[in-house]
Amino acid sequence: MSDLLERLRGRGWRMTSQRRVVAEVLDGDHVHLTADEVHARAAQRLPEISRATVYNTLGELVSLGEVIEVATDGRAKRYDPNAHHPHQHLVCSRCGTVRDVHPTGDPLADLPTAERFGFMVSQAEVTYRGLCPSCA
Amino acid sequence: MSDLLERLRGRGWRMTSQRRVVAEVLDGDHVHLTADEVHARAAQRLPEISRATVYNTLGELVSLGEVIEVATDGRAKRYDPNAHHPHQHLVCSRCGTVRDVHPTGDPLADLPTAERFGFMVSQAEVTYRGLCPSCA
DNA sequence: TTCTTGACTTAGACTCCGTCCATCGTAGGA
DNA sequence: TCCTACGATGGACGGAGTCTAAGTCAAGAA
Ligand SMILES: [Mn+2]
Ligand SMILES: [Mn+2]
Ligand SMILES: [Zn+2]
Ligand SMILES: [Zn+2]
Repeated sequence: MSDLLERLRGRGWRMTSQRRVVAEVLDGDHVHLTADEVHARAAQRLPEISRATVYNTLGELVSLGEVIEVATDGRAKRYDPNAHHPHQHLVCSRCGTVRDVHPTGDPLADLPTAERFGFMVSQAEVTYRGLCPSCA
Repeated sequence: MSDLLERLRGRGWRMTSQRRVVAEVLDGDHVHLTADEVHARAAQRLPEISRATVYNTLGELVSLGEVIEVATDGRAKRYDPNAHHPHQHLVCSRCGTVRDVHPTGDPLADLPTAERFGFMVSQAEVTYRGLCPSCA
Protein backbone atom coordinates (compact mmCIF):
# COMPACT_ATOMS: atom_id res chain seq x y z
CA MET A 1 0.00 0.00 0.00
CA SER A 2 2.98 2.30 0.55
CA ASP A 3 3.49 2.36 -3.21
CA LEU A 4 -0.13 3.29 -3.74
CA LEU A 5 0.85 6.90 -3.10
CA GLU A 6 3.58 6.52 -5.73
CA ARG A 7 1.14 5.12 -8.27
CA LEU A 8 -1.25 7.96 -7.63
CA ARG A 9 1.45 10.59 -8.00
CA GLY A 10 2.39 8.89 -11.26
CA ARG A 11 -1.19 9.33 -12.42
CA GLY A 12 -1.03 13.07 -11.89
CA TRP A 13 -2.71 13.27 -8.53
CA ARG A 14 -2.01 16.26 -6.36
CA MET A 15 -0.82 14.82 -3.12
CA THR A 16 -2.90 16.40 -0.38
CA SER A 17 -2.91 15.55 3.30
CA GLN A 18 -6.51 14.38 2.95
CA ARG A 19 -5.72 11.87 0.22
CA ARG A 20 -2.67 10.65 2.11
CA VAL A 21 -4.72 10.03 5.24
CA VAL A 22 -7.48 8.19 3.37
CA ALA A 23 -4.88 5.96 1.73
CA GLU A 24 -3.29 5.26 5.13
CA VAL A 25 -6.62 4.32 6.68
CA LEU A 26 -7.20 1.80 3.88
CA ASP A 27 -3.84 0.12 4.45
CA GLY A 28 -3.86 -3.59 5.23
CA ASP A 29 -5.66 -6.74 4.16
CA HIS A 30 -9.13 -7.87 5.13
CA VAL A 31 -10.15 -4.25 5.50
CA HIS A 32 -13.79 -3.65 4.56
CA LEU A 33 -14.71 -0.25 5.96
CA THR A 34 -17.74 1.87 5.19
CA ALA A 35 -17.20 5.42 3.95
CA ASP A 36 -18.22 6.76 7.35
CA GLU A 37 -15.78 4.44 9.10
CA VAL A 38 -13.05 5.65 6.79
CA HIS A 39 -14.06 9.21 7.59
CA ALA A 40 -14.02 8.57 11.34
CA ARG A 41 -10.54 7.03 11.25
CA ALA A 42 -9.21 9.70 8.93
CA ALA A 43 -10.59 12.38 11.22
CA GLN A 44 -8.50 11.03 14.10
CA ARG A 45 -5.42 12.10 12.20
CA LEU A 46 -6.84 15.09 10.33
CA PRO A 47 -9.80 16.40 12.32
CA GLU A 48 -11.33 18.67 9.72
CA ILE A 49 -11.44 16.29 6.77
CA SER A 50 -14.91 16.38 5.25
CA ARG A 51 -17.24 13.55 4.34
CA ALA A 52 -17.40 14.87 0.77
CA THR A 53 -13.64 14.52 0.40
CA VAL A 54 -13.70 10.97 1.72
CA TYR A 55 -16.42 10.08 -0.76
CA ASN A 56 -14.54 11.80 -3.59
CA THR A 57 -11.26 10.08 -2.78
CA LEU A 58 -12.87 6.66 -2.40
CA GLY A 59 -14.65 7.14 -5.72
CA GLU A 60 -11.41 8.06 -7.43
CA LEU A 61 -9.60 5.07 -5.93
CA VAL A 62 -12.40 2.81 -7.13
CA SER A 63 -12.30 4.11 -10.68
CA LEU A 64 -8.51 3.73 -10.73
CA GLY A 65 -8.98 0.10 -9.72
CA GLU A 66 -7.06 0.56 -6.48
CA VAL A 67 -10.04 -0.16 -4.25
CA ILE A 68 -13.10 -2.35 -4.70
CA GLU A 69 -16.60 -1.33 -3.73
CA VAL A 70 -18.49 -4.07 -1.91
CA ALA A 71 -22.26 -3.59 -1.78
CA THR A 72 -23.75 -5.43 1.17
CA ASP A 73 -27.49 -5.50 1.10
CA GLY A 74 -29.16 -2.28 2.13
CA ARG A 75 -26.39 -1.12 4.40
CA ALA A 76 -23.58 1.23 3.44
CA LYS A 77 -21.10 0.11 0.79
CA ARG A 78 -17.74 -1.15 2.02
CA TYR A 79 -14.38 -0.25 0.53
CA ASP A 80 -11.80 -2.97 0.05
CA PRO A 81 -8.14 -2.13 -0.68
CA ASN A 82 -7.39 -5.75 -1.56
CA ALA A 83 -8.00 -5.01 -5.23
CA HIS A 84 -5.00 -6.70 -6.77
CA HIS A 85 -5.80 -10.24 -5.61
CA PRO A 86 -9.17 -11.30 -6.96
CA HIS A 87 -11.35 -12.81 -4.29
CA GLN A 88 -14.92 -13.23 -3.13
CA HIS A 89 -16.68 -12.51 0.14
CA LEU A 90 -18.16 -14.55 2.94
CA VAL A 91 -20.67 -12.54 4.96
CA CYS A 92 -22.23 -13.38 8.32
CA SER A 93 -25.99 -13.09 7.88
CA ARG A 94 -26.38 -12.05 11.48
CA CYS A 95 -23.60 -9.60 12.38
CA GLY A 96 -22.47 -8.57 8.90
CA THR A 97 -18.79 -9.51 9.34
CA VAL A 98 -16.99 -9.83 5.99
CA ARG A 99 -14.13 -12.27 5.22
CA ASP A 100 -12.14 -12.61 2.04
CA VAL A 101 -12.40 -16.07 0.48
CA HIS A 102 -10.79 -17.73 -2.53
CA PRO A 103 -13.09 -20.31 -4.10
CA THR A 104 -11.76 -22.73 -6.67
CA GLY A 105 -13.30 -22.68 -10.12
CA ASP A 106 -14.37 -19.83 -12.34
CA PRO A 107 -18.04 -18.85 -12.10
CA LEU A 108 -17.77 -16.98 -15.42
CA ALA A 109 -17.00 -20.28 -17.12
CA ASP A 110 -20.15 -21.73 -15.58
CA LEU A 111 -22.41 -19.38 -17.53
CA PRO A 112 -23.10 -20.91 -20.96
CA THR A 113 -23.41 -18.61 -23.96
CA ALA A 114 -27.07 -19.55 -24.25
CA GLU A 115 -27.56 -18.10 -20.77
CA ARG A 116 -25.93 -14.76 -21.57
CA PHE A 117 -28.79 -13.27 -23.62
CA GLY A 118 -26.48 -11.12 -25.72
CA PHE A 119 -24.92 -9.42 -22.69
CA MET A 120 -21.19 -8.69 -22.73
CA VAL A 121 -20.61 -10.40 -19.39
CA SER A 122 -17.43 -9.16 -17.76
CA GLN A 123 -17.59 -10.07 -14.13
CA ALA A 124 -18.98 -12.66 -11.72
CA GLU A 125 -19.32 -11.75 -8.10
CA VAL A 126 -19.98 -14.48 -5.53
CA THR A 127 -21.29 -13.74 -2.07
CA TYR A 128 -21.30 -16.62 0.38
CA ARG A 129 -23.64 -16.24 3.33
CA GLY A 130 -23.77 -18.05 6.62
CA LEU A 131 -23.21 -17.71 10.34
CA CYS A 132 -19.80 -16.80 11.68
CA PRO A 133 -18.34 -18.80 14.61
CA SER A 134 -19.46 -16.22 17.19
CA CYS A 135 -23.01 -16.02 15.84
CA ALA A 136 -23.61 -19.76 15.32
CA MET B 1 -48.85 -17.50 -8.09
CA SER B 2 -52.65 -17.89 -7.95
CA ASP B 3 -52.18 -20.30 -5.07
CA LEU B 4 -49.96 -17.78 -3.31
CA LEU B 5 -53.09 -16.17 -1.96
CA GLU B 6 -54.20 -19.60 -0.72
CA ARG B 7 -50.87 -20.22 0.98
CA LEU B 8 -51.06 -16.84 2.66
CA ARG B 9 -54.61 -17.41 3.87
CA GLY B 10 -53.39 -20.74 5.25
CA ARG B 11 -50.75 -18.89 7.20
CA GLY B 12 -53.35 -16.75 8.93
CA TRP B 13 -53.09 -13.64 6.81
CA ARG B 14 -56.03 -11.26 6.68
CA MET B 15 -56.84 -10.99 3.02
CA THR B 16 -57.01 -7.29 2.24
CA SER B 17 -57.44 -5.67 -1.14
CA GLN B 18 -53.96 -4.15 -0.78
CA ARG B 19 -52.28 -7.51 -0.27
CA ARG B 20 -54.24 -9.05 -3.10
CA VAL B 21 -53.16 -6.29 -5.48
CA VAL B 22 -49.49 -6.53 -4.50
CA ALA B 23 -49.58 -10.28 -5.07
CA GLU B 24 -51.19 -9.76 -8.48
CA VAL B 25 -48.55 -7.23 -9.51
CA LEU B 26 -45.83 -9.73 -8.65
CA ASP B 27 -47.39 -12.43 -10.78
CA GLY B 28 -45.25 -13.91 -13.55
CA ASP B 29 -41.69 -15.00 -14.11
CA HIS B 30 -38.69 -12.81 -14.81
CA VAL B 31 -40.29 -10.02 -12.79
CA HIS B 32 -37.77 -7.91 -10.89
CA LEU B 33 -39.56 -4.77 -9.81
CA THR B 34 -38.46 -2.15 -7.31
CA ALA B 35 -40.77 -1.35 -4.42
CA ASP B 36 -41.75 1.91 -6.08
CA GLU B 37 -42.53 0.13 -9.34
CA VAL B 38 -44.71 -2.32 -7.43
CA HIS B 39 -46.39 0.65 -5.78
CA ALA B 40 -47.01 2.40 -9.11
CA ARG B 41 -48.56 -0.70 -10.69
CA ALA B 42 -50.61 -1.49 -7.62
CA ALA B 43 -51.89 2.08 -7.56
CA GLN B 44 -53.33 1.65 -11.05
CA ARG B 45 -55.76 -0.86 -9.61
CA LEU B 46 -56.11 0.56 -6.10
CA PRO B 47 -55.29 4.25 -6.25
CA GLU B 48 -54.92 4.95 -2.57
CA ILE B 49 -52.55 2.13 -1.62
CA SER B 50 -49.65 3.57 0.37
CA ARG B 51 -45.94 3.09 -0.05
CA ALA B 52 -45.72 1.87 3.55
CA THR B 53 -48.16 -0.95 2.85
CA VAL B 54 -46.24 -2.01 -0.24
CA TYR B 55 -43.02 -2.13 1.80
CA ASN B 56 -44.77 -4.03 4.60
CA THR B 57 -46.29 -6.58 2.26
CA LEU B 58 -43.08 -7.12 0.32
CA GLY B 59 -41.19 -7.60 3.59
CA GLU B 60 -43.71 -10.17 4.74
CA LEU B 61 -43.56 -12.05 1.44
CA VAL B 62 -39.77 -12.11 1.69
CA SER B 63 -39.72 -13.49 5.21
CA LEU B 64 -42.24 -16.16 4.20
CA GLY B 65 -39.88 -17.17 1.39
CA GLU B 66 -42.45 -16.34 -1.31
CA VAL B 67 -40.37 -13.53 -2.81
CA ILE B 68 -36.63 -12.96 -3.04
CA GLU B 69 -34.98 -9.63 -2.42
CA VAL B 70 -32.34 -8.79 -5.02
CA ALA B 71 -29.91 -6.08 -3.91
CA THR B 72 -28.34 -4.38 -6.91
CA ASP B 73 -25.56 -2.09 -5.93
CA GLY B 74 -26.63 1.33 -4.76
CA ARG B 75 -29.96 1.32 -6.52
CA ALA B 76 -33.27 0.23 -5.05
CA LYS B 77 -33.75 -3.43 -4.15
CA ARG B 78 -35.75 -5.52 -6.57
CA TYR B 79 -38.40 -8.08 -5.64
CA ASP B 80 -38.46 -11.41 -7.41
CA PRO B 81 -41.46 -13.76 -7.16
CA ASN B 82 -39.50 -16.58 -8.81
CA ALA B 83 -38.55 -17.90 -5.37
CA HIS B 84 -39.22 -21.58 -5.87
CA HIS B 85 -36.75 -22.17 -8.72
CA PRO B 86 -33.23 -21.37 -7.59
CA HIS B 87 -31.37 -19.15 -10.03
CA GLN B 88 -28.80 -16.38 -10.25
CA HIS B 89 -28.86 -12.90 -11.79
CA LEU B 90 -27.24 -11.13 -14.70
CA VAL B 91 -27.29 -7.36 -14.24
CA CYS B 92 -26.54 -4.64 -16.77
CA SER B 93 -23.93 -2.36 -15.21
CA ARG B 94 -25.31 0.60 -17.10
CA CYS B 95 -29.12 0.48 -17.03
CA GLY B 96 -29.65 -2.00 -14.19
CA THR B 97 -31.77 -4.49 -16.16
CA VAL B 98 -31.94 -7.89 -14.44
CA ARG B 99 -32.19 -11.32 -16.11
CA ASP B 100 -32.55 -14.71 -14.51
CA VAL B 101 -29.71 -17.09 -15.37
CA HIS B 102 -28.99 -20.71 -14.57
CA PRO B 103 -25.25 -21.35 -14.40
CA THR B 104 -23.92 -24.89 -14.34
CA GLY B 105 -21.88 -25.98 -11.34
CA ASP B 106 -22.37 -25.38 -7.66
CA PRO B 107 -20.47 -22.40 -6.22
CA LEU B 108 -20.95 -23.76 -2.69
CA ALA B 109 -18.91 -26.82 -3.66
CA ASP B 110 -16.14 -24.49 -4.84
CA LEU B 111 -15.50 -23.15 -1.35
CA PRO B 112 -13.07 -25.52 0.42
CA THR B 113 -13.48 -26.12 4.13
CA ALA B 114 -10.20 -24.35 4.77
CA GLU B 115 -11.72 -21.24 3.21
CA ARG B 116 -14.82 -21.29 5.42
CA PHE B 117 -13.17 -20.03 8.62
CA GLY B 118 -15.61 -21.86 10.86
CA PHE B 119 -18.67 -20.25 9.27
CA MET B 120 -21.79 -22.34 8.73
CA VAL B 121 -22.04 -21.41 5.06
CA SER B 122 -25.56 -21.92 3.78
CA GLN B 123 -25.90 -19.95 0.57
CA ALA B 124 -23.91 -18.76 -2.43
CA GLU B 125 -25.25 -15.90 -4.46
CA VAL B 126 -23.72 -15.17 -7.86
CA THR B 127 -24.19 -11.86 -9.63
CA TYR B 128 -22.98 -11.65 -13.20
CA ARG B 129 -22.35 -8.13 -14.48
CA GLY B 130 -21.97 -6.78 -17.97
CA LEU B 131 -23.60 -4.66 -20.64
CA CYS B 132 -26.99 -5.62 -22.02
CA PRO B 133 -27.52 -5.61 -25.82
CA SER B 134 -29.10 -2.13 -25.81
CA CYS B 135 -26.33 -0.62 -23.67
CA ALA B 136 -23.36 -2.21 -25.46
C1' DT C 1 -76.93 -9.85 10.93
C1' DT C 2 -74.47 -6.92 13.90
C1' DC C 3 -70.78 -6.34 17.18
C1' DT C 4 -66.03 -6.34 18.58
C1' DT C 5 -61.34 -6.19 18.34
C1' DG C 6 -56.80 -6.44 17.05
C1' DA C 7 -54.60 -6.74 12.69
C1' DC C 8 -53.91 -3.75 8.89
C1' DT C 9 -53.46 0.74 6.37
C1' DT C 10 -52.30 5.47 5.94
C1' DA C 11 -49.71 10.02 5.50
C1' DG C 12 -46.08 12.08 6.54
C1' DA C 13 -42.05 12.79 9.44
C1' DC C 14 -37.71 10.89 9.89
C1' DT C 15 -33.08 8.41 9.14
C1' DC C 16 -29.39 6.85 6.51
C1' DC C 17 -26.38 6.95 2.71
C1' DG C 18 -24.73 9.37 -0.78
C1' DT C 19 -24.39 13.47 -4.25
C1' DC C 20 -24.11 18.24 -5.57
C1' DC C 21 -22.82 22.97 -5.40
C1' DA C 22 -20.70 27.47 -4.44
C1' DT C 23 -16.95 29.00 -2.28
C1' DC C 24 -12.46 28.82 -0.33
C1' DG C 25 -7.66 26.95 -0.02
C1' DT C 26 -3.40 25.18 -1.68
C1' DA C 27 0.02 22.00 -4.43
C1' DG C 28 3.10 22.45 -7.50
C1' DG C 29 4.78 24.44 -11.80
C1' DA C 30 6.59 28.95 -13.98
C1' DT D 1 7.48 34.05 -4.99
C1' DC D 2 3.29 34.10 -7.47
C1' DC D 3 -0.62 31.97 -10.09
C1' DT D 4 -4.11 29.13 -10.98
C1' DA D 5 -6.41 25.01 -11.76
C1' DC D 6 -7.31 21.26 -8.99
C1' DG D 7 -8.96 19.87 -4.66
C1' DA D 8 -11.38 20.58 -0.01
C1' DT D 9 -15.25 22.19 2.54
C1' DG D 10 -19.92 22.17 4.69
C1' DG D 11 -24.37 22.48 3.95
C1' DA D 12 -28.29 21.75 1.05
C1' DC D 13 -30.35 18.26 -1.36
C1' DG D 14 -32.18 13.54 -3.05
C1' DG D 15 -33.58 8.65 -3.12
C1' DA D 16 -34.66 4.62 -0.57
C1' DG D 17 -36.48 2.79 3.23
C1' DT D 18 -38.39 2.87 8.29
C1' DC D 19 -41.35 4.39 11.92
C1' DT D 20 -45.37 6.25 14.27
C1' DA D 21 -49.89 7.70 15.69
C1' DA D 22 -54.31 7.68 14.24
C1' DG D 23 -57.94 5.76 11.58
C1' DT D 24 -60.12 1.52 9.20
C1' DC D 25 -61.85 -2.96 8.45
C1' DA D 26 -61.59 -8.43 8.04
C1' DA D 27 -63.30 -11.99 10.13
C1' DG D 28 -64.75 -14.56 14.10
C1' DA D 29 -68.33 -14.35 18.03
C1' DA D 30 -72.89 -14.01 19.39
MN1 LIG E 1 -12.32 -8.28 0.33
MN1 LIG F 1 -34.77 -13.60 -10.58
ZN1 LIG G 1 -21.66 -13.08 12.92
ZN1 LIG H 1 -28.38 -1.98 -20.14
